[in-house]
Amino acid sequence: MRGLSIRGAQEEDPPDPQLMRLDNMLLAEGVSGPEKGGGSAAAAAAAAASGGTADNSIEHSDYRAKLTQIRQIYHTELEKYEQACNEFTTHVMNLLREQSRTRPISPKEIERMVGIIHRKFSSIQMQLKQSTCEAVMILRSRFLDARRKRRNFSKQATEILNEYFYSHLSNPYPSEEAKEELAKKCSITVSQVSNWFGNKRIRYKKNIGKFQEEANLYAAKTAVTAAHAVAAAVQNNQTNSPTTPNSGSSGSFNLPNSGDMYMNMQSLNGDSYQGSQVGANVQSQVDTLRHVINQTGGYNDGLGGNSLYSPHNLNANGGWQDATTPSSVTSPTEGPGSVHSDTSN
DNA sequence: TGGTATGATTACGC
DNA sequence: GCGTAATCATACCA
Repeated sequence: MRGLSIRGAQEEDPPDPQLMRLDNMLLAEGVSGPEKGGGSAAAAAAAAASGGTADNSIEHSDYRAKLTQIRQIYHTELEKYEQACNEFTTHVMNLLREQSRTRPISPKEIERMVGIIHRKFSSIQMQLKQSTCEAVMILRSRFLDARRKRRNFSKQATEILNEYFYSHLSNPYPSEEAKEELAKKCSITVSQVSNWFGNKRIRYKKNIGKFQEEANLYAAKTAVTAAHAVAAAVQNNQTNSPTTPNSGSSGSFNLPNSGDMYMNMQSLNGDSYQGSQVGANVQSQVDTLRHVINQTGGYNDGLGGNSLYSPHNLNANGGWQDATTPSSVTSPTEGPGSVHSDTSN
């Protein structure tokens, strides 16, 4: 019996801070307390810490499964200990009862014995809690370590990001709202969107030639949808109104599939960026592209030689902002060095 | 299996 | 806090 005396045996009735810590952690991790999807909150937290995404659902489920396992083991062990504690207590009580035939045993003595037994078992319980916490920590660290185990984004996500990038090549700095929107669309996190744009800008700048084809491809894509929109708009104009609302600099530049191919520009860029400049910018691109499309009926020739998207927006330093600020294009955000001030807080 | 692509991290500047 | 640049680590592909 004395061998069982481990640390924790010194604990008295007042709640032991260490035990409280363990309890809190187990509760927070969803190991103890009411079952709530096997600690999905903890999984989410870990996922957030790892920049996790919906793509991480595999890891999530893996994490959850392991956590559930831990939880189950913890509860069965806990139950076992409680049962053993009760059994042992009754066993000791029986012994004492038997002994009471031969010698007088005071209730105080019985109480003391029960107290000792309970303390022993609670120290064992504490050990159980401790090792459970350790298991959770290990699981968690393993889960977090896996953050470098990257997974490529889905094709669709990459497409969405590329489309945004190339259609905003003059200023590929999505605002916070745009990032959020893109993140939602791509089922990734905002920080992943930021990472993606960071990587993309750098890699594009470093090797524009390599990306030319890709740029053209997306430009052509834009053009196709834009052309459709233009055609629709033209048709609309012919049937509806003799005026030309889209020719000027009005904010109602009606190219829903070009300027805001993926989402509404207003919702993306917040406020100031949907007006004439975007319209003009997109319009010029559309004109070029329409020409190319007319020429080829496809994209082949027109794309190779003709740079639909030339690196003209990059300045000598490789920055984007100089190319955009002077006249034709003002940015939704401001470009490197001064980010997101338009959507500022 | 080696080269390339790509997402994430880090260091640094503003 | 965001951006760039360099780098790491892994996925992907011929």
